[in-house]
Amino acid sequence: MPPRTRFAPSPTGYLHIGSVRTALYAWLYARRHGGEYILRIEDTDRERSTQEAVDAILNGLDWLGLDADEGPIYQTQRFGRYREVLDRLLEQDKAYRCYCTREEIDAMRAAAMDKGEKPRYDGRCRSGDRVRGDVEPVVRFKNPLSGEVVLDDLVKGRIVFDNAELDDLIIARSDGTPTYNFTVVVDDADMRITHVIRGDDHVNNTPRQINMFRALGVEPPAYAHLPMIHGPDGAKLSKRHGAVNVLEYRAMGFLPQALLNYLLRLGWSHGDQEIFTLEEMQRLFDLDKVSRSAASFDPMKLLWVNQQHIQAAPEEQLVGLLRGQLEAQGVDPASGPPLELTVEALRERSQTILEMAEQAHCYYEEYEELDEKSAKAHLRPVAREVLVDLREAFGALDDWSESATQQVVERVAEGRGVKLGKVAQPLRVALTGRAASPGIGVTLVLVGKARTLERIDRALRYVDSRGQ
RNA sequence: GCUCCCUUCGUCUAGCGGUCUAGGACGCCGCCCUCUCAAGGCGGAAACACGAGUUCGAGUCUCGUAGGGAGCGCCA
Repeated sequence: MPPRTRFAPSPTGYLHIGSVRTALYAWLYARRHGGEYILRIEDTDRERSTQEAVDAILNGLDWLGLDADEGPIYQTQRFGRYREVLDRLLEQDKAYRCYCTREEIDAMRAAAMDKGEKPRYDGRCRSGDRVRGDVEPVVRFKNPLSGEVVLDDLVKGRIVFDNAELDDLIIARSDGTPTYNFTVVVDDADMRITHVIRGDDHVNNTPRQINMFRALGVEPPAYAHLPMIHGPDGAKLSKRHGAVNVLEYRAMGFLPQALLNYLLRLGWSHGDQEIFTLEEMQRLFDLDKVSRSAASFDPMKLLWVNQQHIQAAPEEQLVGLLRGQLEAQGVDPASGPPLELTVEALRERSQTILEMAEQAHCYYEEYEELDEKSAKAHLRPVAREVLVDLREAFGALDDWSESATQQVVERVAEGRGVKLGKVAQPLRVALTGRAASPGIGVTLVLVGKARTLERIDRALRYVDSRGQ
């Protein structure tokens, strides 16, 4: 039977980087085994769920290419169904109304803590004889009082829970709306989910959910609980550690396949392989290689993975991304060399598309000012005659190709009896405003003849002004 | 406090009783290449949390200790 997995975020904020890994694993597992992956929006908390959050989640998943076979399914659309199941449970005496007030519950918890026990509901309404009219009751699930629940987790192995440790959890609020632990069971059952892949902050909920499946007469799915992702300092991953919102990674110029690759490797391995194509991820992923311990998010390695993918990405993808990034920065991509050229020149020296765009600026518009350190080091009075030679030779050059321009630079160096670096570096600073760029021939092509001449003049003015 | 989980270089990890003087990757350091920056190549420093036990033999199995994490909501 092909597996059916699901990703079930609650729309109370942006799409978190940790959630994305969960989604990725669920998606990959379905793809790997020829199954289906379903997206379900868990919006039963109407106080906190927002449309903006739903959009952010949808946009994020769309950007990453984690396409769902079914959904998005909204839980708020299924209230009728939950009501139906709830009534059935009530009729079958597998759930009951609880008339305890919040004050009573609080006192109960405090007392349990005092006795050194786990704070839990003591089941005082379980027998159904505390009915009263002045309190809108909640509905609680009748958890078995004894015995144990065995969870054979696909990543953590066997975990045994004692039913005596579990209390009767609320499955419907006093306003009648269902709660998470109930809707998740009804949905996973109705949607015939075979593998629940989720964060391991849910392990402690699992035994109660399994009990509910049994109460419903449905075989529980298999579970795979993924360890958490921590920040570089080992603490819970938060904004302090950089972006946790996936959409920010798009803005920062990360490739979706790179982010996926990094997240995939954070907690899963395939021998020594670090870089995976989308195709390889789908072919190679499986739950048995998922690590059991929490991992720390390392932004430096993400950068490296992104760079690897930039080097491997199809040119069209990079051109599209660079165009978008330049436009976002107010630079007109049409006012310089073809983007293909720029991409090929910069892809090996860019860790992000944002970085690539910053390096590309000077090929599309005048650079603001010379980098001070670079100018001081290379635009010295001794460079003057070299720049003059270059100005003259370039002015007479018609074949503005990489090889032809490169030859001009070499000839000037020979003519003056200096090393290539003594010519290329001042020229590079003149052309780009800084001391680092692609090879000098490529840089000349990117800048173009007209701008080259202008910028050499500009550099000469700088040298002169400096000499005084 | 109670329940559950986790523990190999700083970080991600390989390791599924002998092949481990513990391998790879990021980062770091050095060298090479070189017109700069990258990329690439070569080399280096860097780890089995601790203690018992099982076994001829333990990073690998068991138990304890320590440390870390999660959960204990009319949140999901």
